[in-house]
Amino acid sequence: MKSRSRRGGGRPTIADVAKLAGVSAISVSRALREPGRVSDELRRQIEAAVETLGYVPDPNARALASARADVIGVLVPSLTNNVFADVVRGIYDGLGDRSFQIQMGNTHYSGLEEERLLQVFLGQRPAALIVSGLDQTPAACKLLEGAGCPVVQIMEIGDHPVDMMIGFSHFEGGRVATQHMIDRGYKRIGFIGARMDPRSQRRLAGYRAAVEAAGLYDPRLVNTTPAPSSVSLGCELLRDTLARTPTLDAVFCNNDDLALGVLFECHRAGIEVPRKLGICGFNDLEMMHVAFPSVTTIRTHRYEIGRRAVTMALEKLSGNNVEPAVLDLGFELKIRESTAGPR
Amino acid sequence: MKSRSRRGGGRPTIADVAKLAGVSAISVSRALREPGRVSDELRRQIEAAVETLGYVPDPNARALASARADVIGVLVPSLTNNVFADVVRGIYDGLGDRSFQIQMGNTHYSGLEEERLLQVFLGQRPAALIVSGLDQTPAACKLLEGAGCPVVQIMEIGDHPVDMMIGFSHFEGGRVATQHMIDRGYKRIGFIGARMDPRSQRRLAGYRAAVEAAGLYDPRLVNTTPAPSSVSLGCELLRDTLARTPTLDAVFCNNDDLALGVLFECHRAGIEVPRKLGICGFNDLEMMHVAFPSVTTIRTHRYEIGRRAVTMALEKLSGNNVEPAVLDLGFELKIRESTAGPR
DNA sequence: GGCGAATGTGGTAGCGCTACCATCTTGATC
DNA sequence: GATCAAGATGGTAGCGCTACCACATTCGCC
Repeated sequence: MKSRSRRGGGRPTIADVAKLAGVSAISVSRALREPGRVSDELRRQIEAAVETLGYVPDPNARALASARADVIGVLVPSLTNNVFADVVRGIYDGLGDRSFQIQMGNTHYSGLEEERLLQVFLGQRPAALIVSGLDQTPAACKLLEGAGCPVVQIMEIGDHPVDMMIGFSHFEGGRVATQHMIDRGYKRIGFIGARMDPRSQRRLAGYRAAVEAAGLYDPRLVNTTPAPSSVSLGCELLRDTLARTPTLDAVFCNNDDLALGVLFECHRAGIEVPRKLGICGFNDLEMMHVAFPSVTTIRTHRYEIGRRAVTMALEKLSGNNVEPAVLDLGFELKIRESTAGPR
Repeated sequence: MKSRSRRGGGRPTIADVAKLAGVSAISVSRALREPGRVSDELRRQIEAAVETLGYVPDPNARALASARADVIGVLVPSLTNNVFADVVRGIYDGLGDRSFQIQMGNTHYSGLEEERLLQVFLGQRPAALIVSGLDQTPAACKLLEGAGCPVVQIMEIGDHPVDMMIGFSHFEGGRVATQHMIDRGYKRIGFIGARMDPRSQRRLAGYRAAVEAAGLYDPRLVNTTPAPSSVSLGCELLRDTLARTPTLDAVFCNNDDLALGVLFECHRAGIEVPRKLGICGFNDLEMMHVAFPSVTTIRTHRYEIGRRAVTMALEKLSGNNVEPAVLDLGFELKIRESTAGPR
């Protein structure tokens, strides 16, 4: 009665299971982690003992002994954002019933905060890391490279993954959306953007490439703010842009929140959509196809990005090579009523 | 050179810090956890050693030795939901710079899944637990009562908290919203609801109490579905309800997603809001006040619920008694254009 | 039939940290 | 000046698990 459960609170340990099953502790450990490596009989005995005792392995002891925690660290720039909510949902679903824990960190779009969180996360020796974007600071890159675990950069694609990457081209998304409005005959196509994180910047670059190629570029039509995105901000940005350039006949909105705000503002101001003003959003939130009029937008595969980021990481973790290391999930232009064309 | 960092990967340990600072390991441990209990000089020496070595405590070893992990388990019924996204944001912010980890679990509105996750979470001996609602299964209640850590039930209030509670009355919210529409002169007020989890049920009960008291109750005006809520579902439910009861002159929507769908459907069908149809939502998502027309709704303090749930838990964790154990954060009726009254 | 490989199992020794108790100092109290 | 309390520090012994190596057994193969 000396050593028995003095501090641990009396939960059954692996030693209790081993004693009951009449085997050694290490065999119990193996039977639980790699069932294929013990004999069927041993496994059955151990499973029975686990059942009767209600044994639950202690993840902390496991992590300490194996120097590796069953934790997947996830770094997102925002928790407010609908976009990342979908990604996170995909991540949880991608786990299936694998017994990993998600450890989420919110970088608030700050490289320094990302570094800090990365350091905290690495302190736990995570099984894998999922980070957003590809604009990590040099210090963060070093940390990721030395992480000693699979790393997946999500939401974007580029040529130099730290390890693996899954996402799509924001530049192309911006370009395709803008080109669509050009094709529909809009001439004075504006850009409305909030937050202007690196991905927003690349969408803007895509917009600019398209309007410049068509000879329609006018810097006065670009209206951005570092403020976080919201529907009401969409209203404000439209009012502001129209005040400066009343000839505006279409807007490419950096995301669907802004597009919705623009739509509401048009209703309020009596601006006819799509005849007087074309609207195109980005992301394809669920509501865009039932809005009135329905809103053209770029559908991005956010859920799928999260889900597959996890499966890629787990695949690599189990020793298999993951090809390709950079996975482009693309996007779809969803053409709807809001860009039917000017009068 | 035998025992030194054989498995640990070469990270500095508390022993390395102790050696460098010329003190014992336990003093380092104390200096880090309870700085007030060591002398200033000792603390300075240790801090310097920590700095030079870049020492980061191993949370797993700490959890194992102390039988308590710096983890707060959070159980939410959905990750898709805007409502819980705000709560989660509040939870993260409530943490401030306290070094706790959030461990999130998604119950998918299932009591059984909640039990399972609770068991997994308790396996880590969390520092605190935050769970949604007050309709836990009896087994889940047992687990919570025996958790040996602070427990906060969020989103709702009731008379029998497991430990602590923070939220508001959904019944009252439903009643007040409905009463408002009655006061504005609407006579055929419908209820549209999706998912119909316990909180939705109580909002419905509040609706019913109000219309019954006014002698306006008609079961044909209540249209609910177990399907998950969405904007497009709001469109469908309105169409369906109008087909069944064309005299409908107002709807109380179970949440803002549905309300937005109803609004869009009205635009599409040419139904004048608020004259032909009054609309009231629930939650006050950001977009509701800029929608056209702006939508009356019940503002709920979701962010604040998350934030204060954490502070309550941490307060109790540090030994202080938390009064009151049941905290009603209330709600606000935000009166806007969509319920200005019938013609 | 002997050899190495493959397979299954167990013993030992920690992983890095903290609970617990012991010890030592200091200052206050009578 | 002896006694005690309070505060500061250290030593020891694990927390529950797994890495590593050792050992036993079986099997295939020339």
